[in-house]
Amino acid sequence: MQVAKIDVKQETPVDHGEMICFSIYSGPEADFGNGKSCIWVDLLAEGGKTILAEFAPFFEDTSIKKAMFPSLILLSLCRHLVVWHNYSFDNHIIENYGFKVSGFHADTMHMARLWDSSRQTEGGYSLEALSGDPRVCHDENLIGKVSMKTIFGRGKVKKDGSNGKIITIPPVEDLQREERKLWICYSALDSISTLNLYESLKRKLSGMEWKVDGRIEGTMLDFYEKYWQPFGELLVTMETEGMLVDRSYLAEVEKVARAEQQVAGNRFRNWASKYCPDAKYMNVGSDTQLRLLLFGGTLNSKDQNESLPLEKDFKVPNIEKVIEEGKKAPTKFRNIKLCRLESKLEPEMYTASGWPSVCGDALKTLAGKVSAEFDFTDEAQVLETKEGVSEDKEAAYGTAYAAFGGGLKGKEACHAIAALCEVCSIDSLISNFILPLQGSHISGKNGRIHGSLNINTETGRLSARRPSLQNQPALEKDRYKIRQAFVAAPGNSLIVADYGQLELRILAHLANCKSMLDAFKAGGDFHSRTAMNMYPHIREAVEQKSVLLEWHPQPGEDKPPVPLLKDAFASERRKAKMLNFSIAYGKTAVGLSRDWKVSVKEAKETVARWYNERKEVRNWQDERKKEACSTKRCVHTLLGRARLFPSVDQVTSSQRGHIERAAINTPVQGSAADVAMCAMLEISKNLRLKELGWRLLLQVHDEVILEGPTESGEEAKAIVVECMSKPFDGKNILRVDLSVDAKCAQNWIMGPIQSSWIFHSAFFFSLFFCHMGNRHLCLPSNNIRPKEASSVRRAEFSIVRRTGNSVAHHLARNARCISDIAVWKDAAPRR
DNA sequence: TTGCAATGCGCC
DNA sequence: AAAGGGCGCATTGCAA
Repeated sequence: MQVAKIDVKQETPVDHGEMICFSIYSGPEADFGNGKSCIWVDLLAEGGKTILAEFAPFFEDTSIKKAMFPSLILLSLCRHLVVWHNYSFDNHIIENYGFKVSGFHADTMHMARLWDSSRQTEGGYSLEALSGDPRVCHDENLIGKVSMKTIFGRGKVKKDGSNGKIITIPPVEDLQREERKLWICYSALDSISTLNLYESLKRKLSGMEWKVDGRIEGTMLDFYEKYWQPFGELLVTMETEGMLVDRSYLAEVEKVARAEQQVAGNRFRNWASKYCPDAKYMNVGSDTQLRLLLFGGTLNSKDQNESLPLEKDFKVPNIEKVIEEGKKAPTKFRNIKLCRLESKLEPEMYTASGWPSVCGDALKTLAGKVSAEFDFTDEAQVLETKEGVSEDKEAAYGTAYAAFGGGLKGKEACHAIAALCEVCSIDSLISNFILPLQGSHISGKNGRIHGSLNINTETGRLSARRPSLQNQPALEKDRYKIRQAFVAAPGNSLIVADYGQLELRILAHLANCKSMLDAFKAGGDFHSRTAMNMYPHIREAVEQKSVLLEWHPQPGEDKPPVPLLKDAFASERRKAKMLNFSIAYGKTAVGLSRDWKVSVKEAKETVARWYNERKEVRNWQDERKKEACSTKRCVHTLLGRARLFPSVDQVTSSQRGHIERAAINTPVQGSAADVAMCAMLEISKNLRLKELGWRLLLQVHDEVILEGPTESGEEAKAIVVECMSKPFDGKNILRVDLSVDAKCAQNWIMGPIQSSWIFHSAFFFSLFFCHMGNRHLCLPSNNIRPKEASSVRRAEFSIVRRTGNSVAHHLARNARCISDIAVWKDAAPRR
C-alpha cells in the first residue's frame, strides 16, 4: 500500500493519509489470470474510491457483506488470514476509509524482533532491510525489497546545472502516474518480499526452542502466536481508541509556562550581561552558548590538544533590530560575541566527547541548593538580603559562589544559574508536552490523541511515540499538572492502575533472593526495609522500637508515637532506595560515588552492604554475565524471549562492560515487560470488562489506563486489579506477589501514568503508502541507514494461502478492480 | 532547505 | 581507565 497526504514523522496515521494503491500476492502458485501471480490496484484512477469499496469485504469481516461485491469472491477472500509488515500503520489507513480490518494473522516486524531484538543499529526492521538481508531471507530466486530511493531517486540538479549529491524522490502520486510500469513493479515487490519474509521468519522461529523456567513450551513461533500476535492486535486497537485531551486547559498552562520561563530567562541574562554585555541577547537554551559562557577556554578532557575558544560569535535573531556596521536596515539575524564570564569557574562534569557538561546536574552543582526566585538586579531584594532577611545559608550555595568571589557576587551567580535550570526545565515541558498535545497532527477528528505504541526495544518493552507519553513529568514533579489534561470523555471515567516495584519484585523472583522475597512478603515500605537490612544501627533502632518501619494512622492519631525510619534515617533510606534501583541496572560503585559525591571507597562499602544479605542477587548476576559472554551469547526473560549479544571476542572492554550490564538488566526489564503484556492481554480478554464497555487506552511500562462508563468504575477497577495480580492465564507464576494500585478518576493526575502505540504489518496484500504529502523527499545519497521511519510509511501484508488460488483467480477476473497486473519477475529493476 | 550529530532531559 | 539498563524527542549548530 502506498499512502499520500501524510507526514509520518509528524502525523499519526489515525485520520491522516490516503491510500493511492495496493498490491496483492499470495505466492507463486496463485493465478490471478494469464499466469500472473500478483495484482496491483490503482486508487488514483478514475473511480478509485469505488474500487476500494469493492474491496471492503476483503478488509472487513465476512458478516459485513456488500451486495455490490460478487459474493463468491467475497466469501473466499474473507476466509483468508493476512500477514503484514507493520500492521498498525496499514490498519489505521484502511480504517480511515471506514473499514474495520479483520483477519490479522501475523506482523513480520514483530516476528523479526522476536527472532533478533538487536538489529536496530545493524540493519533495522524495515521490510527493505529484513528482506534484503541474506541472514534473514536466503532464497536465491527472490530479491528483497528495493528502496524507492534506489529506483526513483535522482540527483538533485544544482543551480549551476551540475548533478548534486542530494537525492530527491518525486511525490508518489506523480510516480504512480508517470513512472507507471516501474511503480507497479516496485509496489508489487513489497507484497512479494513480505510473503517471503514471513516464510523465512516462520522457519527461523520454528527452529528456536521456547523455554519457560527450564521447561520446553514449544517453539518461539508458538510464543509469537500465543503472545505477540494478539498483543500486536491489541496495541492497534488501543491506538485507534486514543485518549481525550483538554486543549483549553493546555492553552492556559502554556501561557503561564511561557511567562515564567521569560522571567527566569531574563534573570539569567541580566546577570550574565554584567560580565559579558552580549549575553543579554543570548539563547539560554543553547548548550553551545552556555558552554562557552561558563567554561570558555577549557581543555577537552579526552583530547588535550583541543580546547574551547575564549570567545566566539553566535548568530541570534535580531529582535532588537540592531543595524550592524555597514548595513542599512536591520537584518533578520545578527552576531553576538560571547565570552567566558569568570575564569575561576571549573567544570566538574564532562560530556561523552570530553567537553564540559552544562546539563542540569552540572548546573545544579554550580548553583547549589538555592532558589531561582531571587533577582539581585532588583534593588529591593538586594536590600532585603543585605539586612539578612532571607534565610540563605552559605553552605547551600554551590561551587559558583566561590568562583565568582563569594559574598553578594557569589550569591548572585548561584541564583542566576538556578534560574537558568528553571528555564531549561520549563522549556522541555513546553516543547515535549504542552505544544505537541495541542497540535492536530497527533490527534484524530474526534479530538483524541492517537500516538503509537511500538514493540521496538531491545528488551521487549513498549515505546510510545508522537507523542512520547512515557516521559511525562512524574506526578510530584509535574509543576504544570500536564496529566490533568488527559481526561475521560463525558459520562466516562479512567482507571489508572500501576504495579508497585515491579522490577524489584522480578529481580527477587529471578534471583530467588530470600531477603528481598521476605521484605515483599512483609509488605510496607520496601526501601525502609532495605535500609534496615543494610545498617545494623537502624535494625537496632527498629528492634528497640525507637523508630517505626512504617505507620498506619489509627483514628485519633495525628502523628506516629516514635519517629519513622524514613525520617530518622532519611539519608540511609535514600541510599537504599537508589541502590535498589541502580543495582538492577548494573550500576557500579564508581558511578554511585559520583552521583552521591562520596569517595569510591565509601560507595563500595555501601554497595557491599546491599549485597551482604542479597548474595543470591550477586550470584544470579554473575551467572547472567557468564551466559552473555559465553558461546550462548544471550540471556532470557521470564517468558523465554532471548536477547542476543555480539561475541565478546570481537568487542572492546568498554563494550564488554556494556554487554555485562545489559545482561543483568535485560531479564529484569524484559520480564517486567512480559508481565505487563500478559496483564494487558488478560484485561483485553476479560468478557465482563468488555460487556461493561471498558477499553484499554494506554500502557507505560508498569501502568495501564482504561476508559469506560463511570457507573461501572468500581466493578471494573476490581477486575483490572485481579487481571494484573494474576496475569498468567489467571495465575501468578512468580515467587512473589504482584502489588497493584488502581484508581478511578476523571483525569490522569489522580493516578499514575502511561501510554503507547505500535506499528506493524505481513502476507498477501501489499499496501503501499507514500507520505511526505506534496513535498519532495530529499535524502542525502550517503544516507544508507534504514530507519524505522521508512518502514512506517509502507505497509505490506499477505494472505495466508488457504484457498489462495481460487481467490486470486476470482479477483483477477474482476477486471473492474484491476488496472494492471505485475509479476515479480518484471519487478525491481536495479539501477 | 534539510539532515545529522551532539547534547540534554523526561520517564520507568 | 571508566564504569547505568531501556527508551523518545527537542534544540542547536553545522554540513551538504
